[in-house]
Amino acid sequence: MLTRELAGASAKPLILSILSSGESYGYAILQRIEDLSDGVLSWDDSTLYPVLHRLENDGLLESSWRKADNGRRRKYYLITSKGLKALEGEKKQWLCVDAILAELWGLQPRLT
Amino acid sequence: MLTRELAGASAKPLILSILSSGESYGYAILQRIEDLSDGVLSWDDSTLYPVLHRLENDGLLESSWRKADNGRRRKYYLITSKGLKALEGEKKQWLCVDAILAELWGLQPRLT
DNA sequence: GGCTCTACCTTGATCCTCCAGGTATTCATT
DNA sequence: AATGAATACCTGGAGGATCAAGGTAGAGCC
Repeated sequence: MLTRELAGASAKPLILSILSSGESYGYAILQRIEDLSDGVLSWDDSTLYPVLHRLENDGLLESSWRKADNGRRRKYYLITSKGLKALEGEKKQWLCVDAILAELWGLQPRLT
Repeated sequence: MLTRELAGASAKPLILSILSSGESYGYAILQRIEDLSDGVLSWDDSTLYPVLHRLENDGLLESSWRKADNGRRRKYYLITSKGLKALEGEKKQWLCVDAILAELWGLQPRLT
């Protein structure tokens, strides 16, 4: 598992990134993250939900309860334009820090 | 400036990385980080010192007061073998998260 | 003396993660 | 029809973290 700090830093960009390619809901986001990381990142759901609530409260996401084909109630989250802008900011910051660490570690810089 | 979360996540790997190439002291570490990031990351010293204390407390660093040529007292920090191991772990975790974000963002994977 | 730079530290407010609980529905198995 | 697993959401409280705002102190310059 990740350290508490890295989990905190990656939560927002990860969630916003996932939602930037289409709406989704809590449980599916958890699984998506688990898949993407081959099981390395496995968040507790009690970690995810408060983050979703906070992002919605900050106007970066919008939610709506809907009923899925399987009959279950789900709370779907959609990224807002404010959320897209925030994602750009998060991305910029991440790449900035990443570039510094990469230099310290002697890794090649990313080609953009 | 960085978000609180990203600052937190990058603090440990940044400090350990800087100290892995030789001992240093608080004030110089602050300047090194400022230099490396071209001023983008500018930590408050009240952020750095508690981190140094924590890392020392965890056995990742060792410190010693010494007098510099300019006559000032400085607290020099040296990374321990436990600290070097911790750095490896931090690095691994960072690269893992970075790889996931890079994929989501359509960036090229790092060549290692 | 007064100012700036160097150099370190602590306290308190505030925020965040995460463990440990809880609720509820669907579906498959016994 | 009862049990269990998977799906799907939520909250409270403990513990940890940053960070602003304060403090101490010596060196060098005018």
